[in-house]
Amino acid sequence: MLNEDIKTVAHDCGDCPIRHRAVCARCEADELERLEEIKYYRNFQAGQTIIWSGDRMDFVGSVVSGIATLTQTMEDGRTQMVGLLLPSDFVGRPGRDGSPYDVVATTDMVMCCFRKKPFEELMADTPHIAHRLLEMTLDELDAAREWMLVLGRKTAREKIASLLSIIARRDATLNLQTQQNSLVFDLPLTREAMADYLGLTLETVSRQISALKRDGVIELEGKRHVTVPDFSRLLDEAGDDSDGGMLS
Amino acid sequence: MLNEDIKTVAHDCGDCPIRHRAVCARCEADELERLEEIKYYRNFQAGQTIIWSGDRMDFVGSVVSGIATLTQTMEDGRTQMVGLLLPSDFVGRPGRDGSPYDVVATTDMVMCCFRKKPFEELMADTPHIAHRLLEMTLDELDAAREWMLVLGRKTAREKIASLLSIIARRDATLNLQTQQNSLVFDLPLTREAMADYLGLTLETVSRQISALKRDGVIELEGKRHVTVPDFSRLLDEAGDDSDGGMLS
DNA sequence: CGAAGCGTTGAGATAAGTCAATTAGTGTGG
DNA sequence: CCACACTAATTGACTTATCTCAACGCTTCG
Repeated sequence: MLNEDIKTVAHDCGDCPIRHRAVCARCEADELERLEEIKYYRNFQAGQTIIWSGDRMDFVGSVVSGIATLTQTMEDGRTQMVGLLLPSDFVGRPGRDGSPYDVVATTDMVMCCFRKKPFEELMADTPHIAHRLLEMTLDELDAAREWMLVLGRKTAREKIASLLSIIARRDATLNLQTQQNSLVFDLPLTREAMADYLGLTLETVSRQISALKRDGVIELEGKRHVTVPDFSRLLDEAGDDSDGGMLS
Repeated sequence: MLNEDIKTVAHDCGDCPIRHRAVCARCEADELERLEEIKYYRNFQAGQTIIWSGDRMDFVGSVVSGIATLTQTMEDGRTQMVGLLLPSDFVGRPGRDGSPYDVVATTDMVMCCFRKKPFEELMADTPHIAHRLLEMTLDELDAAREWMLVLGRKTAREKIASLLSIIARRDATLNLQTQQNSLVFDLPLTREAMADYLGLTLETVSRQISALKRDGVIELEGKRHVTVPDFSRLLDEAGDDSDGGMLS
């Protein structure tokens, strides 16, 4: 335990691809050691539900790779996606037993999990974790509020453009493959999932994507592969001001 | 209407009406002392803008009395309310210069402000403040996400019912005046502000309120004074499951 | 009184939803 | 290898909830 205790599948925090962005980003070496003691990895398959709304959770954790969604569902089946979890995002809420949302893997995923109780104790001891978690939570709150504007006030076309620009922006920061001005990425969501994110029907999503394609705002290859020839044009369609600082 | 005219002479934290709910709720006596050194009170009039979106903020603080709204506005004027600030709620974001939202007082307000720089230093020292702020931020995030469901998936009638039940619930916890099963409160928002909260037009808000009144879900005296004869009926109209635990 | 702010109500327009048919891609098994 | 089933996505025709535009009523206030 003192030495390099290499677990079967376990990665070393030093090599972790999300080391600098996740909840552990600010940890010192000794704090990382304590985290390593309570961490374990879990794999999920695309489509698998990670946490059911209302269920007791005995862990919290970080998304290492893959994508998950947070959704809320009404009794009659209407569902609203309330968050998209990308690599480095945090799952779970210290200090509360259950999740108010379903958490579902939309792609194959790897999560770095921490047993909840020890994690909470660790949080009380080490300000770096709590501080980073506060920072991340404030960011998520801002994102949620920005999404409220999308849901409450934007047209279907603007909603689609907003979603595409968010995905494009994320992909650009993760994969760093901007060629000139044009962006290329794969949609990680089905039309139905997009509809649930945007508060639309899947038919409307499909129609608006076709319209954006027809108008040359995007190019489609197959159903999922998207090229954005002019990102500022897309932002324009989203109703956001100028380029949002991304091309700077 | 008010029996006690709250003149905000309460400059001592010990007497503070929000002492047990605000960001300072968990503070020990010595921490409170340090807070008192950097705090000051500010009054705002109904309608006054407290912070403009994008402006530099040199303070953070707590709502002591009154109500404020957080709103986002698009270039063409469409606006979406993204939060409602009630007594004990926290304003501002440590670690960031500007607010992404307009913060506007909808009633006369008193705020307990802290100079931002010293507050941030204090936060680094005293885990109780940071911990409480994390807790409050997580609550706000949950509330924002619940609101995303309202904005994305509920009908106009359900939206109105949702808003009324939130206001009713808040009023019940603040004023503790539940008479049997029926709740009475005043709407703190104009029809237009409600529309901005709900992603509707003010005409639709007006029509749906009239409809709920016609159907006996609510009773109206004047434009603002609301009686809810049967709270579970209201929750039913909101599309939420049963009583949400409030009458327990 | 007249103006201004807030709210209600009506009539018609429209964006998005619903229902339904069709296509395309993918995997399965005889 | 071809039918078959199955899912994701597209597209069309029609319906509808909500918006838009407009008129009007009620208070408040100078």
